[in-house]
Amino acid sequence: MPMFRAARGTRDLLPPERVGLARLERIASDLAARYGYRPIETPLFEQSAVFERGIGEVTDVVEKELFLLAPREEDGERWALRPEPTAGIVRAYVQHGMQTWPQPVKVTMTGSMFRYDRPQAGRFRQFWQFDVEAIGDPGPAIDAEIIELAARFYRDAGLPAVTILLNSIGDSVCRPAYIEELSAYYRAHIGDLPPLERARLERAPLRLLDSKDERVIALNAAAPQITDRLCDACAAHFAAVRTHLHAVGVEYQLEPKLVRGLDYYTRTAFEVYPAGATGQQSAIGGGGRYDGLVELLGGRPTPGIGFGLGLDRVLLALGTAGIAPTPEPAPVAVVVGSDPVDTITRLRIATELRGAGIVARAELGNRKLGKQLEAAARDGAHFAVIIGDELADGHVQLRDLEAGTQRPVSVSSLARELERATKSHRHGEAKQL
RNA sequence: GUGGCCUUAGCUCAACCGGCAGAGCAGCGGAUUGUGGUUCCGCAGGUUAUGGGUUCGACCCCCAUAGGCCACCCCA
Repeated sequence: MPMFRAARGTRDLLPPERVGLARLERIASDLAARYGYRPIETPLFEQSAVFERGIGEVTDVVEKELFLLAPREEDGERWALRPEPTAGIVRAYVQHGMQTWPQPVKVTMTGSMFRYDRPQAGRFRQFWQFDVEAIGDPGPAIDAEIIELAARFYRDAGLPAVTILLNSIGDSVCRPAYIEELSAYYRAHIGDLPPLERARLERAPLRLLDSKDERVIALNAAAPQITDRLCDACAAHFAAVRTHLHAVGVEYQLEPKLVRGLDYYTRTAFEVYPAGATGQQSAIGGGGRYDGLVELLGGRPTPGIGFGLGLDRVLLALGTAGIAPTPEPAPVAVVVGSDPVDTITRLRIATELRGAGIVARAELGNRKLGKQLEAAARDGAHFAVIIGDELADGHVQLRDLEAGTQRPVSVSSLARELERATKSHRHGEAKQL
């Protein structure tokens, strides 16, 4: 057993996996830029009150999943690693007076989030999320734009089919009355509720809607639905979101039982699942409107909407869908030399090639030539530069590792020759496809 | 946080009823020292997750701990 190992719920992303994540990060940042979202970065941790106030004291995320940091001083501030990006970004919006910026403020952030759950496949204590937030626009067009952005991300990432679940969960005008009506409904059938669900009824009645208990599912068939109880303003907003979504060709599925785990959501709420499976820890994205959050964190009343997606889970979904990650670009040249000690020449030539923009990996060990070529071939290199006796009159061998042919090339023209060879090599590949 | 299943080499897995821990892959080296992915040979890699217990004897049975996984909870 190793003396140390990565902490529970965390893991090392080794090169193949990290490369996949980097690819998703690139897709995400390209996408966000095209929609006019600019990068922002908030600290990995905040005063825990930011999350407690923002996300809600009685949510699972705050109650049992907050990754708390022990204060060093007796009366020190209480900190927590961020479990989601929105609260921190809204805190920054308020702190820096972004309400004086042109509205809406559209920002994007990609990075690690932390939740102190019990780990499982696809559920980690540290995970990677891509997030966009548009603060200062009441919608509904921006709601549709963000959902369309979300849909496009999965397409760009190569995930063929995803299911977007959409709902409106009302606002402070209509939701309290709905919750009251829903609670009353459950109380009227309290005899049919298992003890666990009875306890939840008092604390988070909305949660009963997505219960997996069969008796509750049966009850839910006749339960009042939020979408039938929206106030006029919320109903009009919801209808308009859907009209806009239709206009930009985004397909979605209405899910009146969709409730989100964070208190700050209002009106538009949505979640994304890989085609087929829903439930468990398979959600690969989610978001919604949070019109009260800015005020809650000390700012002026300001509407906002955001979307976050789990890059880990997208990677996982790509894997289970059997979609191969794009291969790493092959190095075009590996410098090998028969002289076991002439690392100076190898380094010099490799440096020169890299300066010319060529991917060059130098063999700096003293393995014999055969081993070096073997390693280069296995590495997927297309060409090898062989340094040998010809160096005396300024030449090296340029070997095509796939064709198995080689010819002497002067060191001074090596970069040029390689560039030309690489180009024709790519043409050859294109023809093969 | 609750319940259950699992843990043997870097990876995937063997090892009869409790009786000497093995293979494939990956890694490294060699096959008469300037030419490669195949092939052949070899080397290295283990306190059987960790700590206790039972036993003449434990990879195997029992307990605890850690980690992983599944379900719940909940989300990304």
